[in-house]
Amino acid sequence: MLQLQVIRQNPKWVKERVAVKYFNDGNVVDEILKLDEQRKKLQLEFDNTQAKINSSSKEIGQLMAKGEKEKAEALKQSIPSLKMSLQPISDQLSETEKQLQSELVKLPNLPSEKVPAGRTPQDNVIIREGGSKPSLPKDALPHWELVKKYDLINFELGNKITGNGFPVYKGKGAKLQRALIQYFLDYNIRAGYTEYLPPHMVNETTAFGTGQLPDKEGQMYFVTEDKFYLIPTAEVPVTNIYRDEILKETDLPIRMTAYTPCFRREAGSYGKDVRGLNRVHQFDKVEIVQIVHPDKSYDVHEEMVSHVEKLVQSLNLPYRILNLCGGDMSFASALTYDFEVYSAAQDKWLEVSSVSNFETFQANRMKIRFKDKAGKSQLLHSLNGSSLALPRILACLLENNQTTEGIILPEVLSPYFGSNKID
RNA sequence: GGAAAGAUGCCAGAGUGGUCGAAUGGGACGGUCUCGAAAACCGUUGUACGGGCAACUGUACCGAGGGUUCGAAUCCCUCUCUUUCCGCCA
Repeated sequence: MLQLQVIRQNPKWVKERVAVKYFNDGNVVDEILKLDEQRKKLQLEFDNTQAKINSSSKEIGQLMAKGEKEKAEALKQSIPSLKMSLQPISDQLSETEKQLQSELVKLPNLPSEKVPAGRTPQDNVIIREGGSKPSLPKDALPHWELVKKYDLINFELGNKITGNGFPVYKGKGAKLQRALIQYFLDYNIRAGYTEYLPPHMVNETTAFGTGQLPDKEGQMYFVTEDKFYLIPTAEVPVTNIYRDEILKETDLPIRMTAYTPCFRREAGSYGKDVRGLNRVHQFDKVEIVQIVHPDKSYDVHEEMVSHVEKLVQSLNLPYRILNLCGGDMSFASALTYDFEVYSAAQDKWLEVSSVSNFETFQANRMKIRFKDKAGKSQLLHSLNGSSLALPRILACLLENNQTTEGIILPEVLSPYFGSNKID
């Protein structure tokens, strides 16, 4: 949610910036300004009338205390007419506030100046590439064949137990999953992140805080009986840890990491891109979240990108980093860099991490603030990134490292997996 | 699932109709003292939205929403959540 103040100060600029995200409903901005004016006017009226009632009430109290009953009674007579005039103002005021709020949540975050123009994934800009693509033998298999060959994942069993998109990991497949999670967490902790293990279901307020609600209900699983949402990412519960907090500048930066399963309905996405591990409804991910001083967030974004990059490098996977164009960014983000790794047997780039700066967009919803040197409270900036999402990493590890002797895993995993080979 | 109690400021906790935005204690911050620290003492310690060049000032907020009243943290109704006990259970 954008700050009203920002919209007020420069509505023209706001319209220009949201247009970069192909949000072209300029009426929303005008509507917000109109409702804001209306609200201020109504509030002034309300405050003034209420002030009169309050001071009269106080006076009545004092008169009663002195025993001047008649004067008090006379004063009472003046109240009903004031209350009568107050009622419609108060109704209009709350109605206007409601409308204003519902318009405000429609506006996406403003993309930063670093965001490239463009509408589709083809317009994303490659920041840099690393690693080298392996040359695989002619009979190289895609990961969905490899997991069968080595009995690592059973997709059909998942269908039986739950449904499509809920893979069952087995034996070395399960252990590798566990090894990756542990390796990623340790790597993040070593860099100064504090580990959390948050709930996997959240309430409505929490889902609103990070921007999943309103409008994105359809993408989350919902437990109707208790009104809980299954988390689509650890970002949701973890960022909300600091909801409604006013931090001290010395508390900053806040750095958190968490492993959680992620649940996504992925309604409407079918076809060839969903094969195997490319797109599933439940997957594991290790997330990093930072809450930082507004002056620092872009440096921190760079730092997080480089943190993730080194992690990907340590797995010897060919990767590239994309600066997402306006049309491909998420609603809440101001700047997003995606990491893709190259899946050799599929000859395809797969997204494995997304590192975003939300500036004050989430903080404004969650009221995450700090006291600045002047003693004023200011919104903080929030950022998050995957470090890393597992399924596609696994797909690439299997495909890119297949040999006639089995799958040779990167050395860094040996301490966690207990071996460097799957055969 | 059954029963009971409760929800007040950063925390603990008082307050059951009138200068209550809220006692008191703790914490935090600033100061005095000290070579420095501790202790002691003094002081400061809300959030949001308005009005005003400013000093300052208005309104709302004691879990949420409604109601009674000239006036509500305090009374009434509804909801949500928390704690404890019982039941069930990894």
